[in-house]
Amino acid sequence: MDNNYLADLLYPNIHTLPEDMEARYPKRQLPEGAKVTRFAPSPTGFLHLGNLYGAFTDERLAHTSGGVFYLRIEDTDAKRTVPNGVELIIDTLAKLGVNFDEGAIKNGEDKGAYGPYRQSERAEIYQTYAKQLIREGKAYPCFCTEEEIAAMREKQEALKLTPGYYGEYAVWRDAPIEKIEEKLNAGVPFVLRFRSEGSIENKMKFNDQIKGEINVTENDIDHVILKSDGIPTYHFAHAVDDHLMGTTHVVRDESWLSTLPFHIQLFKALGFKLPKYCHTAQVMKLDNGNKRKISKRKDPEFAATFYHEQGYPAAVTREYLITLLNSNFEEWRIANPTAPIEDFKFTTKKMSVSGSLFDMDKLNDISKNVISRMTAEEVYENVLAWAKDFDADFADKLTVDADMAIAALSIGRGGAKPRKDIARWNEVQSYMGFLWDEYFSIIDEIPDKFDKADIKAALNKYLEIYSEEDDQISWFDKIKALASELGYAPETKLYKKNPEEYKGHVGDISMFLRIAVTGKASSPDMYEIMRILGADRVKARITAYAETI
RNA sequence: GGCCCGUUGGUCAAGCGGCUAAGACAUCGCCCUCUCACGGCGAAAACGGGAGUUCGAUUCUCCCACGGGUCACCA
Repeated sequence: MDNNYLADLLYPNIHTLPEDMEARYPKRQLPEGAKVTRFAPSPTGFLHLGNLYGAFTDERLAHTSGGVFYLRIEDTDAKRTVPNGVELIIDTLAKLGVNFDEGAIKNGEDKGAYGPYRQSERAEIYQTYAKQLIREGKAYPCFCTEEEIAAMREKQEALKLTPGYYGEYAVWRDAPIEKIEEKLNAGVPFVLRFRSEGSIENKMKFNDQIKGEINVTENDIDHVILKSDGIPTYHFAHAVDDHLMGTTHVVRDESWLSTLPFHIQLFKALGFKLPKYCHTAQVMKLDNGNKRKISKRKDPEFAATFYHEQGYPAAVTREYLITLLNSNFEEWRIANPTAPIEDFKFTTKKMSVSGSLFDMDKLNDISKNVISRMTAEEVYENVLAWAKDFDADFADKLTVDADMAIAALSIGRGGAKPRKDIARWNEVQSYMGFLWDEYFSIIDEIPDKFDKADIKAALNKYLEIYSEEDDQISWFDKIKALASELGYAPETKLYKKNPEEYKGHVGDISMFLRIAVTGKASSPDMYEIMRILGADRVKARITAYAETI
């Protein structure tokens, strides 16, 4: 068969040659060791933790080596593409502190010399290489319908054979040109298949940057490389794009391991140099006691936007994912609590080979630490920004009473042992909502073991002795005196030594006041809170509460 | 089912032929303490199983079990 004739027959509108493409996309001039990586998602309108895991790896690999990190949009499947998918990807990553050097940007535009960066706009490029493969006898058209393929598959499964388009099942592999022309003239759509010369008898070793040495078997299936609409499948686009765009390191999750042999084959057939591969472990979730790869459909809590909605600071998601990514990050972070994350020496050598379960406790811990290092003003700005999107009423209150909010957020902040109350911005309202009369309510109750008369007496006497002028020491001395007067130990230690001598201790008296003033049995420093609330509101709350006893 | 990958405490994990098998989170106890949070001290908690190689295996090899992934004109 005349392959040149067939090539022109199939793709008559393609007049470019691989050489033209090579000239259009010259090799990148980068320093020795510089890595070129890409984040290549489908614009499905959803980014999950697994995507971020890969994106962070890509970003660190490129930027710690003086390389390039770019965004390529894999929108070859029109069915899965959503209108603002690209914008969502860019915005989400930008919020998390991940920025691209080149690639797709908003409004359908590109930045960089290796575009277009949307695969849907690269049809001519793919077809140029595909046409060359046809000329070389390495690809051929297949006119099977979906039904025929499905029937073939069923038959193979019934015979317990490996399903797929190969061997005797590759019915169009050696079809005569007349038959092809006949279908073509009848307007029957076709896909272009790669002519595999591989055999499953051939095993080989492959070195993955993360997994190390792995065993692979040659591919013997004639996979589709161009779909009937002339748009490539992932595999073909991967080979062509990563070659032309100069990708040195392909980071993707380990589910791609199974198609790696096919990719190796494609690169070879196209005469491309194989990039390094980094197959990452997957982030898992526990589902009914079983580990499972997280899924975009079933697990909304793994949407990248979920953490934003919950009010986790952007840096936290990144920090957490890097603890999963590089096992020595945590120790580095303990040694360098305030260093920018960029200073950490990221390496694929330290990447985990097995999938890890997402741990919300750990995320919360990291978040508390990150937030505890912020100034009150920073916390305020963050909470306000979050509330504007998710709690408008709280945002209004924060805006009106900014000074009060910042003062409250300052309690126990700074210094070597800062408070760590807040893990997410959506907790702040309940943490300090009592500052506003509209949010204030009595939530906790005083245990029944305390005598009602004592409680009432304590509250009323406190009203008499409370003075805004007191410093913290004299303020507390007054409470101690009050405790003694009512038969409560003025020191906790005294009570512990001889509990039978007292009705309770100064801590209990404080609790009465705390519940009256904040509505809760636990709160940050009471002295500070009373000062922030002001004498009038403190007294009003105590008076009101005393009446309910 | 075929093929591929994985398996150290509840979770994340160090380890890379000889260790009382790190550390972090979570849990529990004690201390500090007006509550809480912080902090300090401590406890409990692990090499999936079986062969082999070796003077010696968590570490190397094989088998098994279990877990995961993948078998599309989806990526």
